[in-house]
Amino acid sequence: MKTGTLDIEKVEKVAFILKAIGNPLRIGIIDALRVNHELSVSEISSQLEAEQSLVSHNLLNMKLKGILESRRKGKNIFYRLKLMEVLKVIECMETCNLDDF
Amino acid sequence: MKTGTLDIEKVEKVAFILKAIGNPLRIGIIDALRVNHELSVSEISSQLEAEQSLVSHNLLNMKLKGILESRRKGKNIFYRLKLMEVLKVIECMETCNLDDF
DNA sequence: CAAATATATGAATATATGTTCATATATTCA
DNA sequence: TGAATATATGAACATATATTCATATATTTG
Repeated sequence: MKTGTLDIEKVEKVAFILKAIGNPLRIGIIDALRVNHELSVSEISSQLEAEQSLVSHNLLNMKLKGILESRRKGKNIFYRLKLMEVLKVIECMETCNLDDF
Repeated sequence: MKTGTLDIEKVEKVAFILKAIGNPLRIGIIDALRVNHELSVSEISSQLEAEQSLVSHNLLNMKLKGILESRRKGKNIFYRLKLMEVLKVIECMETCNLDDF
């Protein structure tokens, strides 16, 4: 596959990232981490009103893909953004008017 | 599900859009349409070196989702961007340095 | 050490997605 | 009208994804 301005590698990376975050729960997680910088799994679970296990799966998924990182602090594991570029995407979308979409 | 700054509806929309474009071929298509404004199916097929049918499926897919629109001109059908917001995302990602990702 | 708490793990499953192929449809033009 | 060209369609299939559930692991604290 060829492209317009972006080289293949970049297209692949961009697609990989957008696909990785293109899910309501994961957008919600990123949005939460955008505001709070660092949150534990249970904090995210309760904030987003989502199952612990589901949140954990998604956090690990994004960590595996290099989008998040984590550290343990006692019984908790705190996650935070690693790939700050996703912030730009979220903020970019946040400013969009998607009312008639 | 609750969120940080974004309301649920917006989170859903953003996720929907990112998921809809989060694919190498589709990013390639959008990138091509970003540069060329309007392209026929066969032009896209040859530019991206992808199967006609595959391209068609993806174009219709994005059209169905409100991201692209099309018009017929003779034997050709020309597609162009409809949801300009996706441009922002692509351009945003384009400026990112993803070398060490 | 045992109980409590927080998180991870993995199986199971339903559903979605990407892709190919063969074929249908629409349009032009000789 | 019939051949050529452009695009759409739909079946079939493999693979990926989202979600739930039960359970394992790690850590703290009594």
